[in-house]
Amino acid sequence: MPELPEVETMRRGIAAVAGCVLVRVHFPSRSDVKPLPVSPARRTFARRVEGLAVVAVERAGKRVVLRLPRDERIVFEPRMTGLVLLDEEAPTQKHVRATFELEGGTPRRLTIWDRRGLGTLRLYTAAEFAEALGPHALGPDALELTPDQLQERLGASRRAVKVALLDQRALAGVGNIYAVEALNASRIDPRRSCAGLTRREWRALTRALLEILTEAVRYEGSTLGDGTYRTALNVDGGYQNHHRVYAREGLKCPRKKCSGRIERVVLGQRATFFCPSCQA
DNA sequence: CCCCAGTCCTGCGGGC
DNA sequence: TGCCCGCAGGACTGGG
Repeated sequence: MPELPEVETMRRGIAAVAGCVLVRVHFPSRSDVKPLPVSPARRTFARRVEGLAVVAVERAGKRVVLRLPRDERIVFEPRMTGLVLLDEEAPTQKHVRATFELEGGTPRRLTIWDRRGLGTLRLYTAAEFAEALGPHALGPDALELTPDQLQERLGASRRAVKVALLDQRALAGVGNIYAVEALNASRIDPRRSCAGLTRREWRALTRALLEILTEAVRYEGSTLGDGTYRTALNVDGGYQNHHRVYAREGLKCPRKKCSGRIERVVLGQRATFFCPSCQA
């Protein structure tokens, strides 16, 4: 499930699209899969972007952003199973959702693939982008977050800290995997109320987020058992081999000198993993 | 403000 | 072997 490290890996993988002209956009449609939500509608989307050069490839939280002239933006939000591929064959033809033919650079084709089709593809004007993904909608990027910012934004909340970390208005980019990994690394019980965390714990949590997300970017993200997530060059990520608690229910806590076993609970309707022995 | 359930969607695995 | 059902969950919505 693409979170910050996976989406950042996608962004880097398609960085060479910057400078290319979007010559043609194609939305395959077939009767056996529902179309990916695209806004504005496909014909309008294609008419408005065809012929434009991509100014830059950026990321907004868990979304990949192609910046266009006049600060218009194409925003792809992969959600659960979305991918971008650069001059690579898609895992299945069936789930190819959009292709952009490119000219003026090395890459020739950008493909958007999504097995489950929960992702979205949007074209925003500068004003629409500011409204939908500006600072009031999206908190500071988790890679640039300071302890002060995190505590200021969540410190008064009575929500469970694990649930609060997923709030994209508070901080952008963290999802289920990296929230539970960071809480384990900072030895904080995910069920605890934000309001009960000490300044020291906010600092440890912020540092853990930064370290884990940075490391996960270095490994090009996490490819889970379903094998869905791949980089733009069609290879698996590697950080799944470094998960310490995520999806490891019943296994021994990896911390040295801790004899606890990892438990699974549901918080905010999401699977949450932690070691009850060393996360207090 | 916060919480919860439901929605979107497809593939997979368990149960029978 | 095959069918049904539940589950996975990021973001959003509507009701309490």
